[in-house]
Amino acid sequence: MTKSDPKSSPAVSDPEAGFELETFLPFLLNRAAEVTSQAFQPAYREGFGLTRSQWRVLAITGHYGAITARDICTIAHEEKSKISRAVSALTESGHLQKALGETDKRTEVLSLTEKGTTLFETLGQSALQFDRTLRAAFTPEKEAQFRALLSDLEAALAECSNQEDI
Amino acid sequence: MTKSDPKSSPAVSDPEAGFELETFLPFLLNRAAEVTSQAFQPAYREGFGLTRSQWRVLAITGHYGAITARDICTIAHEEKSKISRAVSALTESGHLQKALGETDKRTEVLSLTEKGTTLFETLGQSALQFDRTLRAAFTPEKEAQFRALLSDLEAALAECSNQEDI
DNA sequence: ACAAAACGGTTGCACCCACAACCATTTTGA
DNA sequence: TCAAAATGGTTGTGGGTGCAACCGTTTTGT
Repeated sequence: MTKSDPKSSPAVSDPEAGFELETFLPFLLNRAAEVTSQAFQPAYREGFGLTRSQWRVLAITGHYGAITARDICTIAHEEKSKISRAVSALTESGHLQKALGETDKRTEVLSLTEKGTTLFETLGQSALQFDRTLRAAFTPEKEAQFRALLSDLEAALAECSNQEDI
Repeated sequence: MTKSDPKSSPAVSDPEAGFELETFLPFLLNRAAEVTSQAFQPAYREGFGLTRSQWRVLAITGHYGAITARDICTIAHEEKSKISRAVSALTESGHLQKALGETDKRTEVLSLTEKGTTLFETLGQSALQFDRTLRAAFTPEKEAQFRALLSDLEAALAECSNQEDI
């Protein structure tokens, strides 16, 4: 099948020499995120027809309870238009309901409908199953370590962008 | 269901209880990838007008030398149509050139033009700079550890999808 | 008090993307 | 040998996405 196996990177050359793609974090993270998400995608897509964004909004709302669209944005680090449309779709399909904010009439407090709660629980089970399978192949220790480092990385990034700003 | 301060995750509840978004790897990876990529995006976008896909193709071609579109796909874990269009755009803009494969006339071997090489070197410098800044805030040890774990994770994922297949 | 700025959310638009259908070439296997 | 299957790559199409402009509401500064 494979002819020359491009997956073997050029022997991790010294980092001071030049740009090394296979150690470049944005590249590595994108690839890992893509592969991981693709692996779970069938769960919410096939049979439920959800978008990745919609699944994320569903998961966040299911997890945090009544929440506003803006807070979803900050939690997921996503564009507000993206979230807005996902919310619209989920409302349209009867999984989500909006309620006008009481103190602030600009906001709309989101919550799952009964249908949405059911779907969230179903997909939550799938997610747990996925997590279990992955952990079995990845080792619990490594996974914990990895999550800690991910958290550190985001902190470091936040620090970076706060320093040099824009 | 706490509704206040959504950024503080619910204290890492026991993993057996139910679906826990803030420990769900696809979610965490997507967020980290998004934040990291966004941070580097200005480098290739502003002033050079490259897409993220185009930048990736440029980087891979610059890194691996003469390479075929299919190999770029397997390296980056991307759709072939996405790569195809990025290649077209880069060829159009004079950064990339195609050469008909000699042994296999279906393939087209890609390589950087002089212009492409220059751009690759420029952006490679930016990438190095970015990496350096990030490493300063992230700690070299953590970064190395993190990369090792990322690699392990991809291996675990490959194993998973090979086992249960589809 | 009130105009200006800031903010939550929506939408128009151009663009990017995934998916599938497709073409040309190569490989397979009977 | 040659028809069927597989492969590298392109493209049409419907739909998702980012950006900026926008609306209505709230906050700020004077």
